[in-house]
Amino acid sequence: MALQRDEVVRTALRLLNEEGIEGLTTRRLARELGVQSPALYWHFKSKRELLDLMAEAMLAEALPPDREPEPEHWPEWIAADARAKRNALLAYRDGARVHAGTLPTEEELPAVEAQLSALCRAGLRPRTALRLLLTVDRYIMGWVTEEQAWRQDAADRERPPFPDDALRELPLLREAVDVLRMTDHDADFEYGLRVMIEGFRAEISRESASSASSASSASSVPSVEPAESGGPGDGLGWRHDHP
Amino acid sequence: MALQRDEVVRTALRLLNEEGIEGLTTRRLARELGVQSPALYWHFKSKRELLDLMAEAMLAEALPPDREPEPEHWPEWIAADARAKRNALLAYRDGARVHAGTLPTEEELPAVEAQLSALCRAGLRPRTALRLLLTVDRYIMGWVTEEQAWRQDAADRERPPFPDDALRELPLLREAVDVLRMTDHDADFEYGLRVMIEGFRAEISRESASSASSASSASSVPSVEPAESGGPGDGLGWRHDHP
DNA sequence: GGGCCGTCCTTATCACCGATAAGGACCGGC
DNA sequence: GCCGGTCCTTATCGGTGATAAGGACGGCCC
Repeated sequence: MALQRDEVVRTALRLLNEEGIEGLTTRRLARELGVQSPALYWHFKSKRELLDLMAEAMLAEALPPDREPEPEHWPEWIAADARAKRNALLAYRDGARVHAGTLPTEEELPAVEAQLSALCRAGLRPRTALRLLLTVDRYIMGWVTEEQAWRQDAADRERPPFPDDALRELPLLREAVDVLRMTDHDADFEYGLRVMIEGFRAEISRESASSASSASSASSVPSVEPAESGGPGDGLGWRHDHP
Repeated sequence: MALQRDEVVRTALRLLNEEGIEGLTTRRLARELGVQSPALYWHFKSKRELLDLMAEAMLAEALPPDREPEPEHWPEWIAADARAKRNALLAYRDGARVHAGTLPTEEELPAVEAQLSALCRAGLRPRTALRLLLTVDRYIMGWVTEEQAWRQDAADRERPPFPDDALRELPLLREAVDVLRMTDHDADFEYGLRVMIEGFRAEISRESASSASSASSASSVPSVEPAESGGPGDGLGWRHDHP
């Protein structure tokens, strides 16, 4: 029986977990499949394409199937999806790096549309809804990327990331690093997620409130251009850009 | 005159901007310096070490020098630092990927300590303060990583990321993608940043309000089980961690 | 039956990568 | 005048993603 694309992807994912992304080479993968490495190029036009399919498979197996997101419960499903995505990425070694830079598949687009639609029915403009999704998604990506990087080199190097004597004069940081060392990352991730969603909740009520009165300046902060070179002492410098 | 570590790092950063991280090879860099590639290994024990120094230099040249963060203005300097870091990473092609996985230098630690200290004086427990910094930082990393990845393959492939006919039935997404295509990413980044900080503002007032009545039980956030398979309809699943 | 075409894989090879070994040139100090 | 450290060269290693060219095998059509 000939090799199946699907089988290759599954084997690649297993190999990813065993060897990490550095060990996932075309030769190694081919060996695992009992085949010579150029055979892979009959099934995939490049390694990048294989990685894309791996990323897609990673998310597909952990993300819940299509359900209709209910506008009134958006904080719940935003949070649930965020956890599911983080878990999906964590389920494979270097999962975040494999997924990074991937474009959403066409099959994933309707789900995004449904989410946008629900958020709009909850009172956001489409652009704001997209920003919400983007913000949460990039938080997840950044989080898991660092989490996995940290986990990795905590595994292969035995030396602690910071020698104790470097922290002698820095008590808060010492406590913080202790947290980093032994905290359960789940709780830390949850914390940031919760805070973000609470921020959005406030934002939504403000946006839907202001949409009635329409006069733009809901800004509680003076409008300043984003700091070009980050001059210290700038004001917060953002404006609320709804019309 | 012999090669200087500093000169190598500067040249590497220039080369990074011209060629991207894929084109930054030891041979190419050596050629740029008028030298044979093994000469670099006299100055750096590995390419990883060079990348670490590049990451450090990237941030050093754009981050404001040490200033004392004032507790009462934490939203301002958190936002300013976030913008500065994003700008620093954006200033070099693939800057986020170069920086990813880097541990903070010992010289950077006192600045972090000062930030933690200010946040604590603003009413947070050390662990919460660290979580705030982590949340913002990982948002930045995720954001810039995606931003640069998107920018990159928008450059080398001419085909639009989503063909128009794929979006025919998805009006909100179409509008959203239009946003992605032509929005100024600054404003989108700012939006998420602002929402996060507003969330933290609420969190701080809640935490400091509760700290009066609480006997500092260091009550860590009750570890919420992340949704295993993301069962739809789960509650948010978090509780506010003040008693 | 014989030729042909598409499928799926092999062998051989390319250009390049990070890294190491071994040694040569230069220079100041003893 | 030689020695040791500094900084670099040449040669080479084992590995990478990728391509070219062709062989084996099956089904299909004349």
